[in-house]
Amino acid sequence: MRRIKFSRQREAIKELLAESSHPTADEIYIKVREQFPNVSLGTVYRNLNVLSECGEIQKLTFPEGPDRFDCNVMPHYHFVCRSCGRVFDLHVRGLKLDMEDGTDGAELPGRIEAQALICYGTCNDCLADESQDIGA
Amino acid sequence: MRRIKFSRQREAIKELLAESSHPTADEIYIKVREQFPNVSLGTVYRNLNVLSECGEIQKLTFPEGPDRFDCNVMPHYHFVCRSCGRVFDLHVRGLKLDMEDGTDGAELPGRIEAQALICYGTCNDCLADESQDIGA
DNA sequence: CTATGTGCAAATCCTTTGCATCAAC
DNA sequence: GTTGATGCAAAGGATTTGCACATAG
Repeated sequence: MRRIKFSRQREAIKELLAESSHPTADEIYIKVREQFPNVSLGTVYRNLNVLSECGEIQKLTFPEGPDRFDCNVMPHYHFVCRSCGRVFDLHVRGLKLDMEDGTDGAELPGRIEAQALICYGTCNDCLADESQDIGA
Repeated sequence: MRRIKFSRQREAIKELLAESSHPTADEIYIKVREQFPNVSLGTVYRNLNVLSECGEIQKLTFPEGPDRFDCNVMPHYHFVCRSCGRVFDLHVRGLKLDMEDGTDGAELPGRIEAQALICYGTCNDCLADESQDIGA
């Protein structure tokens, strides 16, 4: 196991993560620079990787655009608005897989240890905008 | 709507896709080159994008490694083995989201139009190898 | 003092794109 | 002949890495 020392930069990154919602590495970089003008993007990436390897944060991968990071490490799922691109948390207690054969997992290719679910759609704000446009 | 002409390369890509399982663009490129030694990787990517935009194939994004492509366009989900890296189809009829508040969607951030689920774990082959190693 | 962290820049990986030419229609 | 497709090479975005120096323990 690797030993980890304290670093001011890493602390700043953790704090920023706690107060922002699913930021990208670059968004974090821009914010950390306010406190550490000479911080490098490499340092941000390295720390995000360290933190996600320790399980302190979660790395989220989306089909479009760069990875995002989440200080919520509880298993939870995400909703991406195709219209505005924002990412929301889904407050889902659990997922039930309804297996095709009804045998409840006998047909699984292996032992499932983790799950990532992304739902795509239109967020409530964009839905409201749409209906306004139609009304106008 | 964009007009699409026939192309031998695209046909070859479709055939290869039909007979392989979740290949990456590069894996397809290597195989297409057997038929078209001068084909370029750019052509492979362009065709994969055309096909996925037409809905003839599906593009799959994973947190590790390059995108993969799937000729199965029915909504279905995937299992990734963390040990060997292989990707399997999950034969799931449907997903039930068990909402935290029990209000069945009232708390959703928007209208869900599509879902991508990736399960991570250890595939049956790797599980078998593990228990063999322990036994030895 | 030793090991880890940092800043910087270069490198890497995956994917897209500009452009001249070629093929489909 | 017009438009879309190709091959090639260069560009692009995101992320990682090598290295010399700084800092925590």
